[in-house]
Amino acid sequence: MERNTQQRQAILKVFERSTRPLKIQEIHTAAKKRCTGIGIATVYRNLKALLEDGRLVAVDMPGGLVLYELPGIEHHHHFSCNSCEKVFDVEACGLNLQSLIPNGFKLEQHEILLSGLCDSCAIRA
Amino acid sequence: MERNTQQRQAILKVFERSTRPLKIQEIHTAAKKRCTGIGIATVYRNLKALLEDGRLVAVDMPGGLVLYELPGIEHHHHFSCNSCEKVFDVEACGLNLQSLIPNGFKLEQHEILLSGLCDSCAIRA
DNA sequence: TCGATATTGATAATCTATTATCAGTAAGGA
DNA sequence: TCCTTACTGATAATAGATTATCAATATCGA
Repeated sequence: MERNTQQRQAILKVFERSTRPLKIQEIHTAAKKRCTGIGIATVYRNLKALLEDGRLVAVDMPGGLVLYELPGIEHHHHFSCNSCEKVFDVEACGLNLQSLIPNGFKLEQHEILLSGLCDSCAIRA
Repeated sequence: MERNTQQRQAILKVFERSTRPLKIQEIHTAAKKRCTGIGIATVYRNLKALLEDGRLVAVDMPGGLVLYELPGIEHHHHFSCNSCEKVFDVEACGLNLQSLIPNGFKLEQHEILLSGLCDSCAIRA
């Protein structure tokens, strides 16, 4: 039987308050503010369980970085800041990508990875 | 002074004959056909040197997979087959991606990752 | 052809991210 | 409140990819 622990509550709260996908370390750091002493292993364990339950989704970035965010957000893509390294959600594309691929290929999914400077970093540049 | 070894020649030939970006293991396997006994360390060493020389470019895929291809190909994107796992080059986009990002953000690069079934796998499905 | 040395093959070492272990703790039904 | 046991924190273990080591080899200028 699943228990509603302080640690799990803290982790879920982090996502509820976030407007962008987060990496493990960010989740751990933010969760510690609500639940001092929470261990990294607990973060890993809960993320895995929440993923399996479909209560979180993973975003695989180039380089092997894995980010997590709440599901249910409609189709969207990601923007990675080259300066602060944060990743942001950007709105859906309304693009005809099928036209790009060769004949005979079957398009099933697509992911658009934008990068550059986020608003905070662009101001400082 | 750089030497033109059989191993380096074999590795470069592999790329000249390939129409898609390759991963380390594929490069190693293909190079062995031209240079029996070539070691994986030699493949890593040469790829690193060729990258630094700008004679190859790296393609970072989600999940941490790194692929290599010859540079100079004009702006293009990638299609990953969900069945055979191979990655293919696809033609450039002529898309207005700037319109997707929030105000204040500065777009510098973009990568479009398509996935589905390649022609070979689509036929079998 | 000879010799200096860049390069190689085999594999040990390293690195980093994730998972397993295990004794102690705390959630929540009875 | 008590008791069962899911969960936790600390950290050891693991796994997979890349790099370092080092004696042996092969390149290529002289």
